[in-house]
Amino acid sequence: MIMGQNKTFYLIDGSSYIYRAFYAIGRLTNAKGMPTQAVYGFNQMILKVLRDEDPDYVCVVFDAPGPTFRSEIFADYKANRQKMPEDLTVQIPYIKDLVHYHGIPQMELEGCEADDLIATLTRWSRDQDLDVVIVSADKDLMQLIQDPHIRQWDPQKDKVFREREVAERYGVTPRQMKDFLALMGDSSDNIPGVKGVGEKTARALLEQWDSLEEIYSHIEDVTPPSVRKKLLEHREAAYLSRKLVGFKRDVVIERGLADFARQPTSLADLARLYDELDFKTLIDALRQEHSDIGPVAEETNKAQIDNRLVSSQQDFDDLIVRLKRHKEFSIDLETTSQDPMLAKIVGVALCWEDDSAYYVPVAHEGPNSDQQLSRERVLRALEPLLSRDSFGKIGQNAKYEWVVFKQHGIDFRGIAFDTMVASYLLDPEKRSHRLERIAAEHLGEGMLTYTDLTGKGKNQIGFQQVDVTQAAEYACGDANIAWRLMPVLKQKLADSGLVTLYETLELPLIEILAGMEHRGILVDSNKLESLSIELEKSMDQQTARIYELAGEEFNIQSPKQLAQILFDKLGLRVIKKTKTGPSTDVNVLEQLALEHPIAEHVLAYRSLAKLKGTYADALAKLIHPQTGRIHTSFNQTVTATGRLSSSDPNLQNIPIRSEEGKKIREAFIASPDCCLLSVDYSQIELRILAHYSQDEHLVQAFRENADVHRRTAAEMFGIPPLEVTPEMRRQAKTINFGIIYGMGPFGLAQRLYISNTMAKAAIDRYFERYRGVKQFIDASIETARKAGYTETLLGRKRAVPELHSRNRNVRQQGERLAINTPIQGTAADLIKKAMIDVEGALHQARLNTAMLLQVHDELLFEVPVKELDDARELIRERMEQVWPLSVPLTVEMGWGENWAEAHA
DNA sequence: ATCGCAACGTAC
DNA sequence: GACGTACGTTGCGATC
Repeated sequence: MIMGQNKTFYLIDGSSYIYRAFYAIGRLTNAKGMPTQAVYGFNQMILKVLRDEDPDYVCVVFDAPGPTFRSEIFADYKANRQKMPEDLTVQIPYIKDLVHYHGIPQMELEGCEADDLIATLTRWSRDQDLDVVIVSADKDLMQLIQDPHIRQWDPQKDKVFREREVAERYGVTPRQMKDFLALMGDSSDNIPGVKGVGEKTARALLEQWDSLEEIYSHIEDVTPPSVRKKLLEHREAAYLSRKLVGFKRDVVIERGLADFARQPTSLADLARLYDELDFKTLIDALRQEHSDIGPVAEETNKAQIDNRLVSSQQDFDDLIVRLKRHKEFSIDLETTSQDPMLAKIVGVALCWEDDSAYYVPVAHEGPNSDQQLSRERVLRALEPLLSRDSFGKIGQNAKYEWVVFKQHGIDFRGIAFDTMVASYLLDPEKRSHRLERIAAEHLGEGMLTYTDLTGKGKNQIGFQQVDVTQAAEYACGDANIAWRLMPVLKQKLADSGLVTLYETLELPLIEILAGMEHRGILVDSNKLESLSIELEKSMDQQTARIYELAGEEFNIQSPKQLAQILFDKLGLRVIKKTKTGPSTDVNVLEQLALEHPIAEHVLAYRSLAKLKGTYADALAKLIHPQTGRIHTSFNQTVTATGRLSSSDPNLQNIPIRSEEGKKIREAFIASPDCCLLSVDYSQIELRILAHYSQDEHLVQAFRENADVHRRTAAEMFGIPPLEVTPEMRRQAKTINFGIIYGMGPFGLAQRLYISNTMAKAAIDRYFERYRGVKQFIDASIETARKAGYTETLLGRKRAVPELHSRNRNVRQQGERLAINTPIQGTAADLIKKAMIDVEGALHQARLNTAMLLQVHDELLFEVPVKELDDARELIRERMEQVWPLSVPLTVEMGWGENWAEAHA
């Protein structure tokens, strides 16, 4: 195969596809009655090229209007071609826009047809050693396929023509194609050809003689005589025809290769065009692929607002006076770091009206930074407004501002609206809730982005280096957008019935999370360090043994190299495959361990490496230099179900199950005179399932505070609970969790190492004993299917479009989401409310107990030892009474010097 | 050097 | 293809 070594240039025959699309598809119009089928068909072709081929270089080529050399040498060229129908003409500008929005260069040149440009560009590309794909269904172009680096492809029929395929289809070589066409003529272009000679005769002639010249120089040998006669009669027409079907190849290409590189798709523009033409399925598809396309905006232009730079004391005093007259304003801080614990304030943007915003630079160092007020002075003047609830603050991710202000000694109170959180509640599955995206979706406006100002990669500069004037424009834009988004988002929250959830749960939670992040958790860095050294030693031992067993050294951490050793060199069985090769995951290695000792050493190595790399070493790096504590980030706008997530570092996945892993937990310690108190909800998801399903057995089990897994085992095996063995209980536990996740027979079989048949029987048996659960599952799916979304106890919503998919797998995925989301999401709702209630009660009781972490069903507190009893009582009360369910909610508590002890 | 993806593994 | 929700590390190939 010769193709594929070089970069490839895709030359798309635009003109021919315009016609094909127009005539191939029946009449299609948008709501306003404008014909759209050519645009639609053209778009399908483009999508196919982009998706299937992902071209390096690409150009769509169109005929230029007006005469060409062909009409000069033959007045009747295309004379019988009708003028382009009006219905098609109106679609042309849309097609050209479409091509542009797809990021594809386009070209047309006066006096040239598309074919001439394609011929020229083909030669031009070959001169630069590019492979060429001519995207066309036109046989005229096949004369260009004269070397193995050129092929023609029709994306609609997905047919590729190389030399061989041309010969197969037409019985002539590409080189002969021109003569072939000249003999045949073409009535659609009014190319005369040799009258009376059609495809068959032409092929027969060219099979015998190589070219037109050859034919005529052997004209006396041509048989039958009738053909000879026709050839002689129309000799001139034949040669003229050949000129007409040939191409101009000397068009001057005034571009460089870079001009033909594919550009990024302009998603917003494309969506707008689809919208205008009512290509609804295309918009949906676009959304599926790029979740950050909002509804289509009328205009994506930036709003013009009056940005006012506040650099004098007088202007600033004036600003404060005016600000005080308003009871709500939006605020956006510009700082030196994305990490609020390290960030220093560089400037403050404020906005309280639609058409203007203010920027107060306080610590710029770059261009135009000669006139600015001091940070200290500005913050002290703003403090009374910032710390008072009566001034409502609007922000995008106000938690960030809270922590930054706290680091600057200011209590930031009265968060009245957070655009990021609002956007999240409206659609929790959006990939991004950045302000740019929210603005595009809900205001239809574009914005300056952070990286527009600071750049990225190694050339990135700190915000303090940004030109003050530019910074003002950017920061004012942010503050203004947040301000103007508030009423829009408020309305949408109201329309979706999300106001209570927003105001009573998510908004109050912001300050609590901010407090937890700012407080951090104390970590024993010495402990982490000695653990790391210990782990390293153990890893070295395993490494040596693994190399010995493998007979060579390799990178154990590379699944690819490991697979090569295990399966190629040692010849072990391939048990499971990944997309890229044989799998080497835990399940596989555990099975292989029965056959070869290397597997258990790899397993040991893996778990040691995980502990060292992901925990011991990584956590040590994130200890804050001043506080000696780890300040995770609790993300409120990430998960599809309403849970929080934690990052930098993720403190929600600290090991607990293995003995080795627990050592990591031992490094999380209490402050002096305090202990860590861990409080976790017992079986909260199963209790929620009991509450929702009202299943007789499940409800009863929880009301009697029984061991629910034991009960399930007893029900399943039809024996008294006391006779349940640990193995039976384990299996029942797996089923209980499986139900919550919507697990099928296959999944259960995998987990329990039993047959599919057995698993199926087990599930059937479960549903037989737990009728209410079965009904709940069916009803959940049905409700979600009808409503289009599923909902939690406190009214959190998640769309489940999968339930309407024609694809069975996707639909089943939707069914699992419809089961799991209300359960997982309700648990998330409840613990969030518990956090708010507990925080309020601790404050009320004047206790100094501080909430440090949330791990989905667990809250971790730092408690002064002398208030431990009070705190325990208060916390238990608030958590267990968080919401009245039809089964009791109970918590389990533990405390100690470190997190491992607290959990015991 | 930087980015993005795959594979893997930790938690609830 | 088959069990829900996350985040982070390493390797590795592509890209700049």
